[in-house]
Amino acid sequence: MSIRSLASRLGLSITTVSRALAGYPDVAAATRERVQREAERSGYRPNHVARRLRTGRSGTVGIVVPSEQGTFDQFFLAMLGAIGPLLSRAGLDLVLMGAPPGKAEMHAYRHLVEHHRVDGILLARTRRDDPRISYLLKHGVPFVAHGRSETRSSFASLDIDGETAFATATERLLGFGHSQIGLINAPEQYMFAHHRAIGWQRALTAVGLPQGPVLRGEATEESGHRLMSALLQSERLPTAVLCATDRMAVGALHAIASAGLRAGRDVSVIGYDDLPMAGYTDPPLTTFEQPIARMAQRMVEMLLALLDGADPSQLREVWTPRLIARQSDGPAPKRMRRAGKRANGGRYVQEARHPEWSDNPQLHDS
Amino acid sequence: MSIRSLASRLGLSITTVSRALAGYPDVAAATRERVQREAERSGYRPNHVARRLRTGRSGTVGIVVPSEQGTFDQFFLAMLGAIGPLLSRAGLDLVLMGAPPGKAEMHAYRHLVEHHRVDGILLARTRRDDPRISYLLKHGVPFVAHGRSETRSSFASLDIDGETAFATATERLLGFGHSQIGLINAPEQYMFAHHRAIGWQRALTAVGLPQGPVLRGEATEESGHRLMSALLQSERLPTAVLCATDRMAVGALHAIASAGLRAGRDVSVIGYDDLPMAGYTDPPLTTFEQPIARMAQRMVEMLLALLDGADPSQLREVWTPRLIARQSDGPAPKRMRRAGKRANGGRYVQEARHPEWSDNPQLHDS
DNA sequence: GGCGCCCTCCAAAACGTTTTGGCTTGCCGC
DNA sequence: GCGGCAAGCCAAAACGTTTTGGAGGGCGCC
Repeated sequence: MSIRSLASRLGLSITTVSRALAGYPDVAAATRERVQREAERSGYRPNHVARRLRTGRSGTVGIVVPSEQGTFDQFFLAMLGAIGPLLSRAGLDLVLMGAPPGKAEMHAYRHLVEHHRVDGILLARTRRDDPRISYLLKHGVPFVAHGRSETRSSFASLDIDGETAFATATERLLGFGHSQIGLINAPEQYMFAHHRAIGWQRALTAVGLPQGPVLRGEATEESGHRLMSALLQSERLPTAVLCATDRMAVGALHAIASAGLRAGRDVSVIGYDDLPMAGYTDPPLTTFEQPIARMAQRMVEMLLALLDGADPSQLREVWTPRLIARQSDGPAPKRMRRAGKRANGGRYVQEARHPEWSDNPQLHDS
Repeated sequence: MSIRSLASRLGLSITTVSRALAGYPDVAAATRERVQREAERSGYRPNHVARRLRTGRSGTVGIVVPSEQGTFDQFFLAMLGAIGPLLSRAGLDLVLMGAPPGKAEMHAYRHLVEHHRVDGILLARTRRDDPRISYLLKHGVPFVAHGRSETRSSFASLDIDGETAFATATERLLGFGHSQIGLINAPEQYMFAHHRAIGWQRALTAVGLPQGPVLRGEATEESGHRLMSALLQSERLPTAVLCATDRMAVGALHAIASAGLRAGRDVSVIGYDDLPMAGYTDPPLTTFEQPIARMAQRMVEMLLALLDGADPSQLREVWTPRLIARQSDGPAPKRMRRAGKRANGGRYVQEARHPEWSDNPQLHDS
């Protein structure tokens, strides 16, 4: 069912049919009616490929998902699930490429842009120094990033203020009387991990405390487990730990439990992402919301604006994070252990914040 | 950089350049060399859209992900993450559409095929009566399904034998001395849920036991939690429960814990999917492997074969499941059963099935 | 009655490929 | 010297659209 056969069936020219369908004003109302009815009746569907060739726009947006073998970034994929429907509602297709971070990744981006496969690109998991961003900027490809970067030039982006998030989380723990607050971070080349580390640090120095211990690893349960175990055996066992992601937090909770300690009481844990299962860990995880649907929505809007010629530098948003309090954090253990149990109702005296804890022998037997 | 400018730059015809690049034998080796070098040098990339228009093949495969708002099917998305790279390695693009199950979903499929957007389709989460499948069959679109269906005609599919899986799981629990084995199932319109239910039932009737209680709900943590809670309060509390998915199992474990019972001891739980976090629940979840990467690999291979003209009815595989034993299941609680432990070699006496257990005070204080 | 204008429609070009069906040229064999 | 053949190249058509630049006719106005 090409436009040609439709036209001949109607005894009209291709031009007229095309214009009738596209709603141009230079076709008589009666004719348009007739064309539309026949198109409907015969199930005519314009061939998108031909249309694209002619118009020069591919009608698709691309996204490259980092696929380290075996393990896939849940957050990333959830985002994808939200983006897909939004784009198709806007009449755009989403083409997906997978590539392990690194060389193949850049290759995927080049593929997408140099083969004219996409009109625009969505990009996530920004890094501090992000070659993908410089590449896209250089080639003038419209794109919107989830997360900021340290590139000089500006680009459309949507981010959640991870720095404030982890500053807030740290203050919350300080309010609970913790004074030794560790950080289990994802690789800090990632902007989100970097920001979260900064927030944590900022909140600590604001009250004159030194940094607690910080450990880094992949954002997986396994890694969270391993790092937390290490922490539990080290001399620097903190009473609270911030985990850069929920997956790491899940591993950490498990490590705490298998060390015979009670998460949320002996050791507080706060995560980030509010994965569906975060409400079902033991204890349920205090964490930060990821308003995936809302972010996807906004990113798509931004991209559409960009494709419409909007100025990228006007399209930069940083949203404020929202903490979801559950039971994996709470008052610092009274005298560091021993007395155990609850402290004085959530308020803690100054001394509680002093860092002699690292000399505390009781911490070693964990 | 079109083929035209490349040709004129070389002083050759478009035809020759095209054929040189495509490796046809009717172009002199020297010329081919020259063309390739110049193409390389000038960064020529054939325009995919034009190529597609001409060849009539879109070079992409489509997949429609069911996107119930807010919550996304992790398994589905993980699959996607695995499929993407494989396809691009084969030179195919993956276009993704999202649609809530139901009317919009069919619309998405029609969009994909009627706009000539895709050469083939991957389809997951098959249902017992699956309109998507009949539609694709009717239109002769090559596709491979993850999961079987109850359609008359046959199509390319890859499935894991969920029936055997849950039969195995049930036998395992019987071997542990359980005789009241419940099922928390996903909606049984889904083929996978249906199969699992059958397996469970089969194993029970094989030893002459009646069905335990079966509850149904969405495959989410919340739903698993709710159903398990209901079960715990009902008169038909079983000592073991099969959950159709890990997400449901996570919810169930949580419900058990908050009822003051110990999962794996008071109530055994077995899930399905081996989500990354399954090793980190409390207790770690006994479940069935989902060899996502291997399945994705095979499905892509099948699709490629199909696009090459293979006969769909030759492409049907059912793999055998593999159980991953952890600690969420174990011997039936002692006095729950009286005769306890293993019975007479897999056979159970009638009395063991009587529901006096519900009078057991230990169960009520939950 | 002629001019110009609007309304409706259309032929043809263009998008960038691939492929069909040649056309030269040179060489070999007789 | 000529027919035949292979090697190497190419012009043009085709894929299905959109868009440009009109064409034709009717009508109002002077």
